[in-house]
Amino acid sequence: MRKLKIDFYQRNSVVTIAKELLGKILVTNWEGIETSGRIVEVEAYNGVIDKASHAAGGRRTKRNEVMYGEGGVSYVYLCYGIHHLFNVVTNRKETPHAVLVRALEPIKGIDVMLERTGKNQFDNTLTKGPGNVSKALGISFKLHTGLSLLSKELFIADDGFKINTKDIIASPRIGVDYAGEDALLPYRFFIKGNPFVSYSRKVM
DNA sequence: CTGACGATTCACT
DNA sequence: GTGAATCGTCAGC
Repeated sequence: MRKLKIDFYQRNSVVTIAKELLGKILVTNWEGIETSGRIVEVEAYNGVIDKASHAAGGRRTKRNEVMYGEGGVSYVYLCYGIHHLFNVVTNRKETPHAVLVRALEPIKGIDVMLERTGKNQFDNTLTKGPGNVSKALGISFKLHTGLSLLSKELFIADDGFKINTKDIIASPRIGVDYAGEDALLPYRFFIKGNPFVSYSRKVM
């Protein structure tokens, strides 16, 4: 199992990076407690030209500032006052690309995840959906946004797991209807048939 | 300073 | 299928 290097994150195509993140392992290790899961669903946010992105049209605020920095750090955002959404910032300085991790297949520390999410038993809702992913891994927007993905507390690793290209499905993103025509872009990628992939609630 | 709202989830009809 | 929860951020006054 090897940790992804900075070069992986700083390439130009956020869509390519998003696809390649499928099958990789996201690891958090806060205070000696390790939890990890295989990434099975992601969404790409293509910078200033993408109306669904927080950086649409070059919008730059205190909140999304980290997206304008170097790739390879996390961007965690609080949504609806309740949910922490975990993103990976990609590309180089001044290019606000990001990949939202929507779902994981739990690997390590499942008992800890159950405790964090307040669930009694393990099922496929544990890490299904971006809010649940952050909750299960103990990611908080206050503490962890801007944290490097090369640190020992938070990183993404490759264990050699390979996905057949035909098992990667592209579809429009979820919950971004406000983005007009950009809401239809096929920037959501997931692994076909994986039970942890969140289903599409909103019909196109 | 104030008001409106969101890259969602969950419980309930 | 519908609607509430809940609070930091942002735009506007």
